[in-house]
Amino acid sequence: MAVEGGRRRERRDAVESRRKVLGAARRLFEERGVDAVSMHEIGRAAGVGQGTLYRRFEHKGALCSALLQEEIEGFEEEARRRVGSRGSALGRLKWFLGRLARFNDENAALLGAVRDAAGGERRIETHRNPFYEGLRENVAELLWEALEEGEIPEELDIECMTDTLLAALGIDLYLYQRRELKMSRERIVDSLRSLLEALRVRG
Amino acid sequence: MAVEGGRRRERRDAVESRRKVLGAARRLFEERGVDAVSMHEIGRAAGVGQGTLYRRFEHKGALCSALLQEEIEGFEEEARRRVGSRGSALGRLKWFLGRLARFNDENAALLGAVRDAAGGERRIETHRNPFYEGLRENVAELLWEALEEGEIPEELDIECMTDTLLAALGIDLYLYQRRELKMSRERIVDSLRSLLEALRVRG
DNA sequence: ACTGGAAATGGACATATGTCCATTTGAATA
DNA sequence: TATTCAAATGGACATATGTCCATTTCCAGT
Repeated sequence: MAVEGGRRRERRDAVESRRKVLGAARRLFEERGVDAVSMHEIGRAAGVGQGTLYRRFEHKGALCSALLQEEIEGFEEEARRRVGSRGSALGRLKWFLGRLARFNDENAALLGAVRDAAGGERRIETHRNPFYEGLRENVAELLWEALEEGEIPEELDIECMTDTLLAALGIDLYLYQRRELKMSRERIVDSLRSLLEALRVRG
Repeated sequence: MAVEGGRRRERRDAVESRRKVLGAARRLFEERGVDAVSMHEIGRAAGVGQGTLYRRFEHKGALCSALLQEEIEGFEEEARRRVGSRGSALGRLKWFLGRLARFNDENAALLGAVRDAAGGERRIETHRNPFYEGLRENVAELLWEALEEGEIPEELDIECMTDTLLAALGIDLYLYQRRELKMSRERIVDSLRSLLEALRVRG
């Protein structure tokens, strides 16, 4: 039988349920905002039972992640091209941070919902998921490159610094700065860029 | 009548309910962990109704904040003394970050619960609360001092950098680094200290 | 001491998430 | 085509949070 990744492919009815749920969720979220729509309501609108809904998507965060998937793939594709290009590693990192900030702005509602769903037992999922791990890999690689090329000092702890940079653009802080402190995206990104610039080892 | 802060003091029965709830919560949290205890259960153990419970504490996060209050006051008192002392501002900031990391370790369970409760409409409360605002004030003041004394470069955006440093010690990332990545507190703190050191303007 | 009325109270209720399980369905194999 | 059984399904159920409101209690002013 046709398989994928070593395990049986989804059955046709499962695929169909998934499609119906994603469609209903997209429409309801659009109409009334992510927070105002309940899982039961999504199930009802999609014409599937709760069992089906939760079998396809473990929880609301997982459903929102699935809705983000297309955007994420676009982001990752673009990042792969730019991050892998030539030129100063520090320069590429600066670009990456700007692009990530834009991603935040463009997907604030879903990112916020994904975050909200990651509490209690699921707290770890904020960081242990393919998207965060991808971000981490990109940033860490650029920092290592910058270090090898002598752009930044040897003493820095690259792994920790990677998480620090990403935390500075975490959706919670980002939305607080944007909406509560009324900071512009430019300002937030520039602050990180000047931080990196201030680290630069001068010949 | 005796007032405080311009509004009527809490009635005796209200004070008593608050005391009973906090006592019951402390005991239950101790016995079975914060996540495993429900609000209704706390009300029952405290011998008060749901109306009373929720009138005293808007939600579980607020209850946990109240339980943290004593620890927070100790932290803030110590911080006031050390932050206001003489010596290099950068040095005092390094101390502050280490102390905050210790605070995280010592209060991980309650801090985590406070965070979990801040979702959806309450997302903003993660940053708009007296504790975070206090941290922010301390770090920003130290950074401004460091800048005025020429320890760090003029180009840095102090307000943004304050949030970045605090995000690096936010409870989510902190617990991920400690528990998932198995980093020691020392390593996490040192990474931030060397970041600050790398910014230092050399004579 | 008495009293007016704001604050406090308890528990039913409304709403949300997420689980369970008896039944049905689909696709790989005979 | 017939058989088989893991996967999928729906909706009742269990459990959680948080609101509502009729009733009671406290206390400041008289």
